[in-house]
Order: sequence, then C-alpha cells, then structure tokens
Amino acid sequence: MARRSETDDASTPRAATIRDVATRAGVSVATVSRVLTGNYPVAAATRTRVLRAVRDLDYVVNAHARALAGNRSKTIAVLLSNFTSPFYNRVASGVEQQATAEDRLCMVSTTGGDPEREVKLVETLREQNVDAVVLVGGVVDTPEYREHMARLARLLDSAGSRLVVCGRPSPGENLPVTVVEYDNAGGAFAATSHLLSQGHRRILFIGGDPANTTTRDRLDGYRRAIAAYGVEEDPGLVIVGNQLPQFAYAELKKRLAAGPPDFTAIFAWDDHIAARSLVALRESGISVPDDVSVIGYNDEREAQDVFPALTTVSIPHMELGREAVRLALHRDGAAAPNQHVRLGTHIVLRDSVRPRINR
Amino acid sequence: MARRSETDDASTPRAATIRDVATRAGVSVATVSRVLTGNYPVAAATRTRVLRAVRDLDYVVNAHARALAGNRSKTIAVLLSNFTSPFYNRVASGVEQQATAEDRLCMVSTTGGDPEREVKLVETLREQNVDAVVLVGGVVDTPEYREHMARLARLLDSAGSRLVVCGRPSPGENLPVTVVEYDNAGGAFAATSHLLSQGHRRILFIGGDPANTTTRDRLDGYRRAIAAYGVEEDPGLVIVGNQLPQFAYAELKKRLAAGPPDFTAIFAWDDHIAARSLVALRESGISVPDDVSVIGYNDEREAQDVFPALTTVSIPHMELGREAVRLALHRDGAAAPNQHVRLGTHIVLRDSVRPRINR
DNA sequence: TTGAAAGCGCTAACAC
DNA sequence: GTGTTAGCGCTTTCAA
Repeated sequence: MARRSETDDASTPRAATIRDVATRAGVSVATVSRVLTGNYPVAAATRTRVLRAVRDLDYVVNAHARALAGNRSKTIAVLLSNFTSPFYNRVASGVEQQATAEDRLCMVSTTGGDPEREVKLVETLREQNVDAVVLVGGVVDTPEYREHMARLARLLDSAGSRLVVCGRPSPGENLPVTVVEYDNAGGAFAATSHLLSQGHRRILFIGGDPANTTTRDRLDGYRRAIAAYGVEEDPGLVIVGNQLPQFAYAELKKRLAAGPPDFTAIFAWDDHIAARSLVALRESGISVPDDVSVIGYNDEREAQDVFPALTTVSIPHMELGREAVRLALHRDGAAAPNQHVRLGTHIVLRDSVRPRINR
Repeated sequence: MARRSETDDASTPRAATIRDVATRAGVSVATVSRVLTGNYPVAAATRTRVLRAVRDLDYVVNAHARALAGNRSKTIAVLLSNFTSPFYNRVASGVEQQATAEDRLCMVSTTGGDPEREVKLVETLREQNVDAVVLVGGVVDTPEYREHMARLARLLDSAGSRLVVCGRPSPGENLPVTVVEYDNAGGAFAATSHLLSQGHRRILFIGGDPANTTTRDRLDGYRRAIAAYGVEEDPGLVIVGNQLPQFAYAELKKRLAAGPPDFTAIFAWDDHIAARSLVALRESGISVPDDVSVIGYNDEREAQDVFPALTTVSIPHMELGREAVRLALHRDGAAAPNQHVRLGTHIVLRDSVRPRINR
C-alpha cells in the first residue's frame, strides 16, 4: 500500500534502503553492508559499483537499523541545567567537540537544575542506547538523589553505556561511574588567598545556592583560606541563596543602601554575579578597585569586557567536557569500574583587585 | 553465548527486552507494546501486571527498535556554527525547549561556520531519521552551497523529515524548506536611524564577515538608514572582515592611534564587538557616550553589565528556535511546501548613546 | 570474495 | 481485550 504519492517514477517510493542499492549494483545486501562499514575485504570492482549505486540513489544507512543490529548508537548525551549560561555551555561544547572527534553525535537536554527531571532524562536516554551520558554541573545532593543515580549508573553500565558526572562529586563509592572534576575548592581557596595576601580581611562571599555542591565547595575553599590566614570568620559576610545575578545584585544594593560597606573585597560566586556586583557598587558610588576589590569565578568572556576587567578563577571548561567523553569511551583496561580525574584551576589576574589601603 | 559475566542471577544477562516483560507479566509482546504506547485499550488488571513487570525488570523500550518499526525517531537536530556564542546558543536553547515540549530529543552539532561541513552533517543527520534539522545563523552564500542545500531539502522531505533554516535566507524558491527569519536589516535600520536621529552623521560600522548573509543584511539596513536621512555614505566608515571581537578591537585601536576619531558613533556588528569597542575607546581616552556613542546588536547578557550599558537591538532568539521546531513539526495543512515567517526585532535603549553635541 | 539467512527489539495489521 | 506474526533495515555468522 502506497504511503506517499507514487505518481511518477515508481522506482522511488521512499528513501532508498540497502536492498535498493544491492539490486542496482547487482550484489547482495551483505556485500553492500561490507563496503559501507569497510570492515571486510571486498573486490575493488564490486566496491566501485556499490559506491556508484549509493551515489545514484542518494542512499544513506539507517542509523536505527544499524544500532538495532548490534552496534551501539554512536551518540553521547549531555545533560545541562540550562543551555545558555557560560559554564554549562562551554563544558557542553567540549563534550560536543570530543564526541565529534570520536565519530559520535551529541544529544543535549536541559534539566533546569531539577534533580528529578535529571533522573527522568537519564531514563529516557537509556532508551537511546547512548554510549555515555554526561551530567554537567553541581546539583542539590540528597540521599534519594544519590540512590537514584547509583541505580542508573548500574543500569547504564549493564547496557554497555556509561554515566559520567562532570563538575560534581561522585554519587557513591564503587559505582560504575566516571567522575571528571575541577578543583573547585582549590580555586576558591586561591581566590580568597589572593585577596587576603593583598591585605583584605573582610571579604564578602556572595551568590550561589547553599544546597548546591558547587557552592558548598567554593564556600569551603573560602573558609579554609580565611582560617589559614588566622582570620576569624564572620558569618555575616556570607550571602547565599541562589545563583541568579539579580539576587546578588539586589542583596548587595540593599546592604550598600544600609550604610558604607563593612567589607573591603568581594568574592563572587561567578563572573556574572561579579559583573552585576560591579554595577551595584558603581551605582552606590563605590569605586572598584579603589574602595572595594572584586574577584569572580569561571573566567567567562564577560570578565574581560566589564570595567574594570575582572580578576577571576579559570576553569578548564572545554577540557572537562572533552575528558568526560574520552574517559567514558576508552575505559578498557579491564578493571576500571570507577574512573576519577580532577583538573586544576588557576587565578587570572586582571584589574579588579588592589591591595587594601590601611586606614 | 554469554557476552557478559553471567555469574549470579542468570535471569539478567543483558538489558531487558519487551519479550522479557511479556514473559514475566504472562502476556504477549503485543500487549506490552500496547500498554507502553498507550494507543490502544488494555484491561486495567493486565496493564497493572505489565507495569509491574516493567518496574521489576528496569525495562525501557529500545528507541532504535521503535524508530525502525515505523515511527519516526522523535528527535530534532540543530546545527550551529559554534556552541558558545550567545546568538547560536540562545536559538539552540529555544530549539531544545520546544523539542522537549513536543516530546522530542535534541541533537546538536557544530559546523565551525564551514558550509561544506554543514552539508556533510546534514547528510549524517539524514541517517538518523530526525524529524527536522534546523540550520542556525548566517552563512557564506554561494551557488554551490544553495544547490547542495536544495538537494538535501528534497532528500529530507522525501524521507519525511524537514529542513529548517533559521536566521538565514531560503536556499531557493519552491523548496520543501521552512525558513524562520528575524528582521535583521530592519534592526540595523532602526539602530542606525536612532543614531542619526540623535544627530550623528558619521557612523562607523564595525565587524562581521562581508560574505556572510547576516553581515550583508545588517550593512544593508545601515546603508538604507543613512540614505533615508539624505546623508552621503562614506565607504571609509565601514570596517568589515570577520566576526571576531579581537579583529574589531585591533582595527579600532589602529584607527584611534592614527588620530582622533573621524566618527561620532559606532554601530557594532554585535554586542561582544561593541563591548570590545568600549574597551578600545576607553583605552584611547575616549569617553562613551560623551565623545562617541556606541550601539550593539543581539542584546546579549553582557550588554547590561558593561559600562556604559549598551543600547542594542534585541532579537527574539529563543522564539526563533521554538518557532523553527513548531513549524517543522506542524506543517500539515496539505499544501505548505515552503513555510516562511519573519519575527521582529526592536531597539533596547540603555546608556551608550547620547545626542551629538555640535561643535 | 560473495551470498543466504538469522536475528536485533519493536509496532501494527490481522485473527480470535 | 489479547495473541500471532510479518516486517522495519541492517549486520553478521555460516556456507559456498
């Protein structure tokens, strides 16, 4: 029964299949398959004829049929909180790059930061038989969440796939999971230490969801640095809530409206928040870095364009994504159930920090 | 033959299939299929038993088998020049959003702006039997390129898929293509007119690849506005080459080093270039907007954080992406071979433009 | 070097 | 309301 118009040219009802090619080239489908996959010797003359038929028919293999017939699907999936913020974005870019380099396609989905949705999406991706699913960025880490992920990790593993968490702690010990971290706390430690070394003692930490693993680690680095300098921590200098720049902006404005700053430096949760802090400070008549120093995190492209250019912490975003794919795809070596790498971070010095003037 | 360790629990050699579920629930595979797809009545009791078996076995359908068996693959593909620049990024985000809303997965690939690679990628995507492939952003438009795209459009169409071009002209008339544009030239016209209305007569256009359709259109709007104001165009006020911010930055620095600016306003190809122009001007001791006004394009998030905040042209990025998917998926209505919509753009007034002081 | 044929896991007629 | 079965398009033994 015709499913499409077959008015003219009855020989092309629908997309060509391997059988059409075989017929036209006067060979069997097996032969066509062999020249297409190139994993088996075929006579040069035959190969040429087949290739011509392929050309003539505009034939492309059906990836689903191929995947079904045994091979994997040759795709990597990456799950982001959102598509547009630079952090996720750049990691995803790395994933896509490496996927391409390894001859894979790349699926992308967003979770909106919702752990439940993340779990559901991994479930969906399992249907796709992807080679790996990469979870990017911090998460609100609860026991139930870990349990879910542990289950999914095993399920994916038993289907020959791989769970990778990128920029977040492992969901548990002895799980078939690849974790690719960056030295988040270390970066925060370095940033805070830099400020301290410039004479700052009252450093405002601003931004981030306190339940989020990323915030937890940055706060940890911040606190460790302060302690290492023998400075007593003032809980009043930590403003957390969520990662929205407008939140930080509003909080900062409020605080500055209430009186002169009771801090000489700001360590912002990320560069966007740092950039908005710059705006808030400027609007409040406070000069950066003369009155207050500011340091960001992530080294987003914005950091170079705001005024003054932001001193910040650089994360190897792209490399995180690439490494995630690399590791997931080449985890042979027999016994490597859980792989774990941690990439370094480093400070980038620009113009938003200045030594504190004693007064 | 065992392909994996089957030490314990011999009942779980590999991922469960529909047959396993059927066996466990004591029904036929057809019944399982029916409760899973939900497109056919099944007795409540049976459904419950099946669902239990599904749960017990951690079963998920094999998307490839499903796609093969006739249904489409339920995925949308989007092709970007790159992953990280805000324009592509936000359109892609819209695509992903709408794809999710329409119960589809989303594949992403990057072309690096290379038309050949783009063509090759569409070819690959054809293998995937995607519901649609969305091409985002401008392109260097040559006859060969159009020819390729025309061919691919027909091929995709005959396979029940759809080519969508987003933010770029159609590759030809009467092709089975969906084109979703934004009023690019109109935005440039508005931006330039705004500058002209503020008394500026010598407006520097900076950035963009002149062979690129996006640049072509923006330049067109710029010229039309100038002509409409009866101002004679000075070719020396157009600096094009490529879309890299560092290019524009270097060119501007060079020009400013050679002498005082011979323009009173800048119309930058996009906000990032505008932001770098701000830096170049500041470094050259020129005040914005006192000495020179600057206007950008795209309304990137950066535009609000730089100093002074950028007046710019807003594009409905997300909406472009969403509309692309919507249109591609719902093009029933019998005769709608080529769909075409154009979304509007509008100016966003901020602090980087000021009336020109006559002197 | 090539062909025949058995699936891969699922859906959708078609029977009952 | 449920079961049987014929494919979907491809890869891959197994023979020749």
